[in-house]
Amino acid sequence: MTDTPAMVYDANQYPAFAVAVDVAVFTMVDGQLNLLLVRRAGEPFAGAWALPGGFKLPNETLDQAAHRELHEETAVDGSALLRQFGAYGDPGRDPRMNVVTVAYVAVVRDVADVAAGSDAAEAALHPVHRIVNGRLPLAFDHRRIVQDAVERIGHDLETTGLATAFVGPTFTLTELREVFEAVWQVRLDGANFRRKLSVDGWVVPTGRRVRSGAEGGKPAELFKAGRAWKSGGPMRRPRAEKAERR
Amino acid sequence: MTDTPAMVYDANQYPAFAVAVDVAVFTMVDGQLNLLLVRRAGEPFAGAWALPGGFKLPNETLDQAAHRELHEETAVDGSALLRQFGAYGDPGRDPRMNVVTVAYVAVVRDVADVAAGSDAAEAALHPVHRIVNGRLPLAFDHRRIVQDAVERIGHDLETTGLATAFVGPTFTLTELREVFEAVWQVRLDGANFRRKLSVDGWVVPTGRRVRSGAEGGKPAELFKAGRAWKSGGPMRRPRAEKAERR
DNA sequence: CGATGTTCTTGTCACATTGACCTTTACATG
DNA sequence: CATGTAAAGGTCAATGTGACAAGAACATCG
Repeated sequence: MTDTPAMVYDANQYPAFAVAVDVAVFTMVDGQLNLLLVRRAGEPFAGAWALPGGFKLPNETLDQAAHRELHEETAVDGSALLRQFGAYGDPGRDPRMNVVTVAYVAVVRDVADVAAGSDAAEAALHPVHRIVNGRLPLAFDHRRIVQDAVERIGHDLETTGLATAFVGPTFTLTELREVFEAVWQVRLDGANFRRKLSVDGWVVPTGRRVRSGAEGGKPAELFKAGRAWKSGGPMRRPRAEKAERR
Repeated sequence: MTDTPAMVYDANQYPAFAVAVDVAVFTMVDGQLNLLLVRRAGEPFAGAWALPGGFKLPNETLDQAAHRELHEETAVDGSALLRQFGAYGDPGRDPRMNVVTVAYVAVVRDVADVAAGSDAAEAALHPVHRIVNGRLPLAFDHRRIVQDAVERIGHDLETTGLATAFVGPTFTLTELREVFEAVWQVRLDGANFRRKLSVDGWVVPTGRRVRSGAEGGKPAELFKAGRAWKSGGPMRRPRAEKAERR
């Protein structure tokens, strides 16, 4: 059942699959991790929420397919940081045919970017925890894909500068800290977080301050990302701690 | 170009691909990181070295396909730790047809396991550095896949108990340290390595000692892996250091 | 306006971790 | 028995970490 010389040139001997790409787009909505979903127009799973995605074309790379599908269905800018994190090909995962899908993760900073879709019937943000715990059912095996995607961004927070993709070009330290807290499901000491970030060029102050919120408090300083994010993240994930909900 | 309701049930509308799995099997050969390769029997790239792998069947999962192909071509035990790390689908990467391959990484402890192949014409271990620097050319885009695989195991050394897969059920601390040094291309202080591993249940002494080698020296203590490896690795990769060859 | 609450910001201190280095132990070889 | 080698154990300064206290700068309410 594996390749032998005799059958090498006969493409029909190999089982045919459709290859798709799916993209998990994350963003922060007031301290909570949210995911961009589209409502499926046709069968199967018509009307169900699903990850934006579609089929790969023969003359494009997987990365290009992910960018294209993301733009077509959600109008998210193609320059978004897209990273591949897994392939899914269980038999029967698509009732129509054999489909192997390659999953990507993306992080966007602004909700306005993702509002308008073009191809999909509807696109909206949903809190990730509702998907993970099954409250919001997804089409196909997309719930498992989302679980893996969350683990992936949690990991990239440690090893890449992914955290800065969640916040805008200028941000407060609390804003940035909430990214780590939301994704890792931990509480971080604000003072220690500041101390660590204020050395080695993680953040550089802009001099400006944000106006204080409706709840009062000292206005937070505005920073922009330094060069240190190019080669990893500032924080190690606290592994020993038990996941605590907020 | 994306799925619309009208074409949902017509499978022929979607471009057909062959889906393959390739496995990068690593092992340590006297302090050096080695990779298991098979020599291709048929065209294209007949006679060239390549990663063991083959085409996925419709009724098996990707993981099952990886296990099956690995066993068929190299007789490596199916219980080997197989982890998916990437999908490759650039147009033209296979001259015959559109092939998307899902790549796996595996780590085995003993060279004896990988010696005999059944399906492939020939299987042999090769030093990884010869592949990475291009001295040993590989078929298809397998060199790039190997590069990604090396990065992956280097990463898993930090976050998983992968290091214990390189060594046997019982090992010396030097043996284990050489795994980190070979994969990360760094030098680690033996004394500090021992200090870190000897707490928190990373290694538990067996009481036995290995006979000293031909070069003399104090006989090393034999350890077995503790429970701590279940949730990560003991060492952080020294990122600041420049990669130094040995 | 002043009291109160909230958030951001700075500071302190004990403790753990780290990297570098040195010394001792236990073998092999000539 | 002298010498070489590798493992094992110990020391010390520097750095990083977690926990916590205190001050600064706002908002709102009475």
